[in-house]
Amino acid sequence: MPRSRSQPRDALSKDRIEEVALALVEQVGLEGFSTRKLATELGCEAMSIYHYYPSKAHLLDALFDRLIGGLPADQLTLSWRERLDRTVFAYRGMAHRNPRFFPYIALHRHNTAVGLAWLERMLTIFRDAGLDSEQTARFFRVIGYYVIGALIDETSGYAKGHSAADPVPDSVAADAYPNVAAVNPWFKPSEHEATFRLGLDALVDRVEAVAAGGGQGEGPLPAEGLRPLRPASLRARSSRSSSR
Amino acid sequence: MPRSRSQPRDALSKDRIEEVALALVEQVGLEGFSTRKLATELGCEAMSIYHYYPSKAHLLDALFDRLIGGLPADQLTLSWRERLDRTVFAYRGMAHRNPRFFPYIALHRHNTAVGLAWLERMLTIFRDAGLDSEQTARFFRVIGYYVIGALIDETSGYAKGHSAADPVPDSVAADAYPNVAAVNPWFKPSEHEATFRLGLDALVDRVEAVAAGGGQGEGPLPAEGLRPLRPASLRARSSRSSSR
DNA sequence: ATCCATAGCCTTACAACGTAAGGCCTCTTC
DNA sequence: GAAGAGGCCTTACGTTGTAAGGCTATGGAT
Repeated sequence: MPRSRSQPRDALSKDRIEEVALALVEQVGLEGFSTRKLATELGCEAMSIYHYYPSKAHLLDALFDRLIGGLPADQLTLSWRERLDRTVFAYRGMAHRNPRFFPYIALHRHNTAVGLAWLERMLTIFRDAGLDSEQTARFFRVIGYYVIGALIDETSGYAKGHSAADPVPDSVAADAYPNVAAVNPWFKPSEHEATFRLGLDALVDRVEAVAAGGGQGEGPLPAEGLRPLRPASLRARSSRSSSR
Repeated sequence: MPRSRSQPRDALSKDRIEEVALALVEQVGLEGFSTRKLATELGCEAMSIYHYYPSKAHLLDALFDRLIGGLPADQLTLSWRERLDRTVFAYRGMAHRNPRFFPYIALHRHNTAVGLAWLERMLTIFRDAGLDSEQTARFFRVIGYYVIGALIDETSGYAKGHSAADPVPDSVAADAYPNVAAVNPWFKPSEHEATFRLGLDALVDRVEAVAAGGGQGEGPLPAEGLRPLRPASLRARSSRSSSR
């Protein structure tokens, strides 16, 4: 019997550590996740984990790679719009399956090999839609922004629910803020997907309009030559600032 | 001389604590921000801060309230589109002035009185655009998602720059991921505002189209009756999932 | 003038954190 | 059998949020 010191657990491995780590994050949240708790869960000591990862940050990056790398492959035979749709919803599914880990994905720059491969794949879809480099860059960013922002909200129900300070009681809220009260039914999780699609469609429609001829999706839009990408409002305005 | 114990600093107050705290967060980041460092900066001991706030979380919420509460008032005489534009850009300016604190704003539910007042104000703009409750709810969410996602990215340059794990060297990245390399010039901070506007305009144009008659901003769009809000794609599809 | 409550700030202490330094087995390879 | 490496652990340090309680100066009540 080579190992009978503590629990009769399996031997350590990157695979097992990462699987258990992801599960633990979902139990205790990102804040509550520590190497010591992970060690307890694994049936080993905290420092044993450092044999496999040089630091906690490296472990978290490995979790990122594992989740992103686990997404299904691009279906190159489909239309770009269908490919984009599937890729976005696969990403969304991953976020929903790991709601408490998702903020880590959303907040950190991931210039790992896996992260770059994922980025490359997304960009290819926009290229295949007929966008040039600038359009690809901007619309990838725009849609990425939207998806990240949406998923942060959709997954935050599982995470830290409320501010630690005194939340305003619901009864007071309803009276003092009528629009908030009126709008509340559409903020429920059951409405998340419909709302998500609404915004995504608006953005992807714009991509389609731009790809179809540089138009903006406004007006009649049947091919009217190559208008510049940026709407007038973009050229006219400069950054606004204000407040404290 | 009532106070000459340590530094000849001013007396403590919520106002001073919060001002110094915001500055410190920008120096050391959210992770590095601790009550002890704040105390040193204030010229007092860590526990003195707890006389003004019951916990660190309460202090952070106060910082949120201070920043949101400091945004300029809505200009009710302007068009809804101009009001929305100014509000969004005022928010963006605040985020850029507090880049390292912004993730806290983006990630937490803020049901404080200030947070709800802000929400109420945003919703009013959508109502004034002519949207009903459902449309207001959904488009507020959609635009909020986009703005939060965009600002997380725009401000993250100042925050934790890279993954702790081995980042792929730029030279390798350029060869292995051609689209990433081609697109890189448009990812620079100098392009942030143009990209931000591109997506925002796409979404607000959709709001305008919907407000003008339930259309989708596609096609000719002159008032063609009240079509249902949701595009066909929304009704036909169910949540997709996949991967590991 | 005295008393006492309160406000304001500090001291001490504890449990939990990431992780550096190094030790102790057990297995592989010669 | 020797040597080395792989795999896991022990101990320890500095940092964190904050509970518990002490000290002092102020201000109102008596």
